[in-house]
Amino acid sequence: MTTAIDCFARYGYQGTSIDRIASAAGVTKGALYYHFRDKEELLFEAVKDRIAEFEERVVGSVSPVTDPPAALAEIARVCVHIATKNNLRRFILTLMVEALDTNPRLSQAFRDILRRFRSYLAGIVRLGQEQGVFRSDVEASRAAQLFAGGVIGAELQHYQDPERVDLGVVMQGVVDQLVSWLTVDADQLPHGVHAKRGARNNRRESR
Amino acid sequence: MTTAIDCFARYGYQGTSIDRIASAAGVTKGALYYHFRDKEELLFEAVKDRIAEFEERVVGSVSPVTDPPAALAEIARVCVHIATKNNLRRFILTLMVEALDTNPRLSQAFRDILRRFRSYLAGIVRLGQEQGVFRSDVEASRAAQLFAGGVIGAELQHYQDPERVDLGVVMQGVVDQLVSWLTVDADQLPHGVHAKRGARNNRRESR
DNA sequence: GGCGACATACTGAACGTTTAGTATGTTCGA
DNA sequence: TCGAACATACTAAACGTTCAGTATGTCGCC
Repeated sequence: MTTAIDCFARYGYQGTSIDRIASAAGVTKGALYYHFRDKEELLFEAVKDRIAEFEERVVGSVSPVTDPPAALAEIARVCVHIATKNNLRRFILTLMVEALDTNPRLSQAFRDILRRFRSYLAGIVRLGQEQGVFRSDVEASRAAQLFAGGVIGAELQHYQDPERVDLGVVMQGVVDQLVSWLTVDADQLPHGVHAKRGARNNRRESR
Repeated sequence: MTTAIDCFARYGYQGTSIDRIASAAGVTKGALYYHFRDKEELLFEAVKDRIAEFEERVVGSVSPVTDPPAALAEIARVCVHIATKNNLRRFILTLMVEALDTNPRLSQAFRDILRRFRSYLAGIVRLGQEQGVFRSDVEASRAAQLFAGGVIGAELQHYQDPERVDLGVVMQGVVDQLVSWLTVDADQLPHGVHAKRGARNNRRESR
């Protein structure tokens, strides 16, 4: 199964034949069919395995959360680690994109995992807001979407262009940027942001 | 060719058979081979077309740049538009991810386009720094990576979960966050960011 | 105008290869 | 001996590509 995970991560589901997995694992197709009903069952088992690992790694790494900025930084570090030291993130991203219009059931599984991830992140943001560390005029779910998106975008750019995109540095930037944004009060935005400032003030007053 | 673009955007290259394109276009496979040498030539023509369109749309939309924050906001708006009104962004993202380990030549094409995009973004950030609108202690290329990553992450989350992820709102957040980060001076970060503040001060002094 | 020669844009069938899956055979340990 | 865990040989369908043939358009010559 480890071999299947590696092949799916690199070539995707459609691009990975049973023969490829079998020969990479040094067994025959028949042996694979002994263990798995069909190709799709192999895929789903692999996905289940990787999703469980991801959630254990991410959620497990910062529980309980007491310091929200440090927690976000730690999650970013874990993501950098799993993106560079093994293929867990690559697996998830590759198959998530592939599944969008080709496999509704798989797409739903990935939707769920990302929803849980964002929900977990939103919890951290909310804790920061309760502690007064983060400002309260931002919806926690929006901040979570930004963070999750930043993580995904950083990883994809790194996979695509490892020479130019240092994942650790970009991911640190993702955290810095979000934490900075969540800790800046609208009153303290520097002068020179003309239209921006006006828009922000309007938002405050409507609350 | 329009049909091929649509199929590639949704199902990827491997997941799109010549038969599928042919029947979707209402012609035979032979007719496709009359026009294109092979499946891969069709792919490359499609990619060339979409890349040209993307660059025209994005770069063309905010030239010349005089107001960097507004330019970034406009680029985000253009990305939202093309991501929701046609399949251009979907095409690029789907094939970019698929090409990572399956097609080195195509992967290079996508690396190039993303490098150009980031380079363009970095130019806007640098202009903002020269104008004194953006702070100068951030490398423009890093800011560009963050913005590009934010855009990609927002789009992917939206494609995956359109119910929960409003692309316009998240993309606006991407811009707000980056502009806010680029316009906050380290001295003006609010109190209460203990470890963070220390780290930032050290960085200033080493300069 | 008509016709032959040629070009263009297809068609349906055929080709060779690859795919996921299946049927049957083999080996080894309990 | 039996059954788990394979291996081998095979199948039907799908894949990308090619082929011979067809329909239509264009051009130049008589």
